[in-house]
Amino acid sequence: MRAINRFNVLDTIRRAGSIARVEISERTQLSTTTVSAITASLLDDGLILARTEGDLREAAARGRPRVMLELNPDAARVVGAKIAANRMVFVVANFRGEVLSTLTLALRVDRQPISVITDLIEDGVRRCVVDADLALDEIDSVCLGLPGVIEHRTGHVRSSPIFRENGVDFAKDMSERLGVTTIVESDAHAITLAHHWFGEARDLDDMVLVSLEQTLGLGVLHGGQLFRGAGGLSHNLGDLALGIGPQGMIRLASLAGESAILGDQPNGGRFAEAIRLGRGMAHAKTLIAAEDNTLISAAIRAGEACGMALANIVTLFAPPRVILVGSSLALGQPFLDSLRDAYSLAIPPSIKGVTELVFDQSTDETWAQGAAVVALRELYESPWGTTGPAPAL
Amino acid sequence: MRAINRFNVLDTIRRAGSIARVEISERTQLSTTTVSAITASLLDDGLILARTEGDLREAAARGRPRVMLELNPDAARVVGAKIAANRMVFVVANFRGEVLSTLTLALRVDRQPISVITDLIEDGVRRCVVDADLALDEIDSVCLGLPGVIEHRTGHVRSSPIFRENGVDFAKDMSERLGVTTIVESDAHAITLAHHWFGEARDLDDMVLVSLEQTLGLGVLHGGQLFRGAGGLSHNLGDLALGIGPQGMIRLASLAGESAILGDQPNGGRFAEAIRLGRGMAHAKTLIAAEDNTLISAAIRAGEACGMALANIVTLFAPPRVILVGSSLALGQPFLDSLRDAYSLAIPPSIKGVTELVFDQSTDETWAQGAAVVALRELYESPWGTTGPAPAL
DNA sequence: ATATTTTTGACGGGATACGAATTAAATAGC
DNA sequence: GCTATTTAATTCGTATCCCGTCAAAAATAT
Repeated sequence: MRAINRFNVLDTIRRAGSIARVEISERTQLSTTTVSAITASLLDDGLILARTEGDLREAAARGRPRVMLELNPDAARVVGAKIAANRMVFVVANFRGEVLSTLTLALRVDRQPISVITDLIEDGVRRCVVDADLALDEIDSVCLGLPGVIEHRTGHVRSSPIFRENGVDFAKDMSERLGVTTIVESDAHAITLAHHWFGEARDLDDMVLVSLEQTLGLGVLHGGQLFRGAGGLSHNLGDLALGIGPQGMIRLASLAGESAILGDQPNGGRFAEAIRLGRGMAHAKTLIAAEDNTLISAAIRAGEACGMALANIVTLFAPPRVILVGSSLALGQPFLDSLRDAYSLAIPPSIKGVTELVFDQSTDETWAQGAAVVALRELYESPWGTTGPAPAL
Repeated sequence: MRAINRFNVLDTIRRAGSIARVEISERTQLSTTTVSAITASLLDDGLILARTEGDLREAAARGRPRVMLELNPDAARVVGAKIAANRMVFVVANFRGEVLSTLTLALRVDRQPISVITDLIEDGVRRCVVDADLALDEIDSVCLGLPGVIEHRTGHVRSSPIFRENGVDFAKDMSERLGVTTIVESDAHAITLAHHWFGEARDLDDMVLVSLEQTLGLGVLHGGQLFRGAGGLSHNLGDLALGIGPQGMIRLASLAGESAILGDQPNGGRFAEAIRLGRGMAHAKTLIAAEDNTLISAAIRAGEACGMALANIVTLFAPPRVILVGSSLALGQPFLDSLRDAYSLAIPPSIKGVTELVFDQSTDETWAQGAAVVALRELYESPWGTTGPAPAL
């Protein structure tokens, strides 16, 4: 009970950035008395800070000035990471989710043995923490966002393009290696929360995000919570079946996945090199601008498939907004136009106008920040210090 | 707080059917004291009854015998209805959800003006209530389950094969006509709750149900609650886009909807007559048994489309169980086999084994009972009498 | 008839939330 | 410069709710 209200108050403060107690009371529907008690306890635990200046009401403010409350940035620190097949991005974030340091490692990790990958991740985490002038034992938790089908609750990776193996108990492995609580989450879920906290969905508690990267991911926010399948599974849109072709099931990934669009490039070529470095899509865009017909038609095919899948997702979830993110957006007009066209063709008339499409080209850092948000959200909900008064010393 | 616990206790009693206070305490994790207080208040409000006999422990039960508690069937009465294009089924149910009377009206209502339809529904409700030896003012609420895209929260029918018009404010219309609170819900959601309360999902709080009728509906149960799209929208699977054909978008309904399977039958023929009376699928089954090739291939096509759509839904929701219901199941082997084959082909390997398929041929009465459950659930959650001690008289 | 076992009910303690009143800190007006 | 006014935050008292402990009730076993 108190825990719920505590979380609500804390989250209200986070959303507002800086807010007075009165306004918290208005927004949470809690009495000012209760808000006072809870904020006192939060101040006591060092999770929030009071600032006397900064009362932003109309300049002519009579009465006792408000004391603005805000998250104490130093209350906790987390590491978030986006692990992709050809790059890893790490961030250290403070309690507010602000990025303290960033580290990008541009290297291919897929098809490596798992021990190599965990080595690289451990290294990246440690280096990023050092870059932030911190030690690892000052980090409260780590969250790794990776593509594929992730069981967040158990920390199992059921399948991921990163690993050769299936069913890796990844959270446990990394927790032991780092000596820090490590959470595993789908990269799509991470970027979904990043948008909820900082991006295009700050104003919404219900929305859907589709990520178009090497794999195609989905994040569904429902009542401010990530909608996880029963068992905490993440979704993998790339596995969606589109129809039966000559070589069996045609899945979305085989039309709209990164590798499907970019195609098999001759080894050693400039394009292949760009792909290896994670700049494949940007390179593809310049090729498309130069009217590379193979690429253009691949982009159009991918856009059509995505647009239709998107319409189906909207049919199922009917969110007020869908955010599209991911490297494939960099393909530019041919892809986006065909996606939009296919979407408006495929969207059923009965829910036309319900959903707004937003395209967002976030940087990899934002994804990693999203992973940090996943870690922070768990911290927010966990019991801090004592609920009641501090024990006498 | 108390409201939550009250609801939990009431729901525990409902699930158990008949249960002693001690066991409620075990299941809800509430202390026996609290359970006693809550059950006393529930008894006071007449929502539950105590029964001295019926202690079902081991025969040699020493000690004070348990007093079994159960829902008071007469605490409330609701009407549930399934409104389909060619039939209406009404039930009156008591507080336990047990059916007191049933009424089936076999008549085509689609394409009728809305006032005719509302007239017929009003008539059906009234007759069914009379059949249960009740008067309309003894009914606490009414829930109408209909196909299409329904906004439960507002009571708007965005689109339905029943109505010519879109955007009908149906709940308000019917509430005014009947003088009883009337709720509108998707028929698929209704049958989903029916299975949760009485059917194949009694043991589960997470599951997905797919209804294959004139339209194709979806019900997602998540944490014991219906998952409604943002805005309380229901889902319409028939609108799912499968691909682009010569005449525009091919939707699931055009392959697997009832009319798509049964085809255009010559007017006045026996088959057309059977369809009109809501026996189309049963008739089709006998024709299939007689090796009617047109129908068999239609059934196979429909099964394939459904199987693939089903796999996609499982990919998105990953429920432990999927229940398939609806008239199309009556088509028999050709349909079911092709559905199962397409499903296992389309289900991604990474989540194979997560989901169990269950086929269930419920009667129309069950659907109407599900609508009654929707109404009852809202009653359960509404405040009954006083929370605290009864005011002195 | 008595002891035993099991369930139910009653009383006090601790925690929480809210309303009313109080204190605090600033501005507006004279 | 002093007082009145206004708004914010806190304190205090009250009601609610939950739990733990203990006693009463209701059956069976001896």
